[in-house]
Amino acid sequence: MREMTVPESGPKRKLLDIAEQLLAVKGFEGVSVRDITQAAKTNVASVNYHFGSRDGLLSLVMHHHVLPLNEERLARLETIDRKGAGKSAALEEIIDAWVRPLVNPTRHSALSEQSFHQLVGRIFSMQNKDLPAAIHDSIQQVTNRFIRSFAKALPTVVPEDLNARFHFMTGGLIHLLLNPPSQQSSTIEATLGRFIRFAAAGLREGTEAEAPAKKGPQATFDF
Amino acid sequence: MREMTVPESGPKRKLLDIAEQLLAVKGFEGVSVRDITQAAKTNVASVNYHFGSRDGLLSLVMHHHVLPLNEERLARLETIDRKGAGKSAALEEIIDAWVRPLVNPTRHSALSEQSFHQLVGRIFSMQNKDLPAAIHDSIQQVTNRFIRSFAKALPTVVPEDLNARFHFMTGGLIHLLLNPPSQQSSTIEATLGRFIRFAAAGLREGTEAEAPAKKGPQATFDF
DNA sequence: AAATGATTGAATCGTTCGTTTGACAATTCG
DNA sequence: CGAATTGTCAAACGAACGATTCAATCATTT
Repeated sequence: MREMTVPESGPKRKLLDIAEQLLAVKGFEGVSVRDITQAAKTNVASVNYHFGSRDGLLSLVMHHHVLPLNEERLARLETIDRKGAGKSAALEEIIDAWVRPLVNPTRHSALSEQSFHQLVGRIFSMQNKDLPAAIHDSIQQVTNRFIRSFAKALPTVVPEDLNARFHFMTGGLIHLLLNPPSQQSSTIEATLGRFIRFAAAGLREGTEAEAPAKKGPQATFDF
Repeated sequence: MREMTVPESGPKRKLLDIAEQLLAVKGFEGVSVRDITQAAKTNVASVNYHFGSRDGLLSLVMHHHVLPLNEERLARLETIDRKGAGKSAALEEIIDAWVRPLVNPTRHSALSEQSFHQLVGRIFSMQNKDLPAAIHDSIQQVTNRFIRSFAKALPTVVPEDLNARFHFMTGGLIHLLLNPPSQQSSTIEATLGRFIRFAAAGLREGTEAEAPAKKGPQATFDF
């Protein structure tokens, strides 16, 4: 039967890797079929031959990143939920599950860390209308799942506030991915910790003394 | 002496207004000279005749927005500083001065509120290399001025933390401008208030009685 | 060796892009 | 008035784009 997977090597794989790299550097509208085929040292027709069209190739690249990222996000969230079964999860842990998969490169790409951040930032900053419907739906589903968890961890924050704060946080994350701090100024991990603390404080705003003292032991997190 | 200003009416003014509108809707790379001239009911050559080039026109549009916005930001900041002379300004007031000029449309454009937000969001989300140097420098200058004020208002936050938090906040602002909440769900003013409270809590993190020293999962290398 | 299917290389199509040109009208000014 | 400047317009330029075609080539299987 027809095999939709991509071989470990060969021209098809090369086109995907090159397209991935160029998409990260030049953006969706900035990369042309000729850019890709020249860098891959193939002919212009190869993209249309292997992927049907330019959009087919670029969509495939985005799928290859977004779907694993969404799975990773959900997996981490479920781990947290399972661990603190019944109890609502610690806010910082939920934020970590939301952010870290986009910051720690997956094994699904051969990109440098910086290019990975750029690519992921570009994808998640796209307006919904510019994203393939399947990708958009996948993201939306994971987003809703996380909002539910945040609501559980922040029961005193009304939905309207929570939704707004969640989007503020996500905007900060995207901006962080697209404008990485100079590497010599800070390690990624330190920046990630700063972001989580920033977002947690923002999400918690107004809930009691803003100190997590009320919810029992809470002895879990270090940044 | 020669006057570089643009007349109140006439084809030059019309091209600027149309370009402004299209730039907001379609983005820098999405708007063509033919789009502009067709909408303005002139001929293709008029852009190059009046503005030298496409970039000349679009840069002028950006200048016309960014410079007044920067002035407004600084003016509000100085007002705050003067009012609480000696005392460090209230954090929420500094954030307000940073955010509100980008949310409340200036008199310098005839754009709808939504288009104004899109345009400003697009400009301020541009990478430095894509912005005209003059605009970039102007923004950088104002940014540094604000960071100094934030540092004064948050003396216990070390510069590295403060800088990171400032960029998280700004990322949230840009994301807010580019992805406006549906109008029926919330008024602009309510969203602005939510943002300011969110950002203030994030910027303040750790400066109050709360001292969340915690240890955590830290599952860094799972692949 | 012959057959088969995958892949290439080269040429070309139709479009769109920013910019340029040169003819023409309108306005300004000596 | 007439010459000079200023503005407008249709037309065209050269380049780049995504896509398509088709014979030639390569690798693998029969």
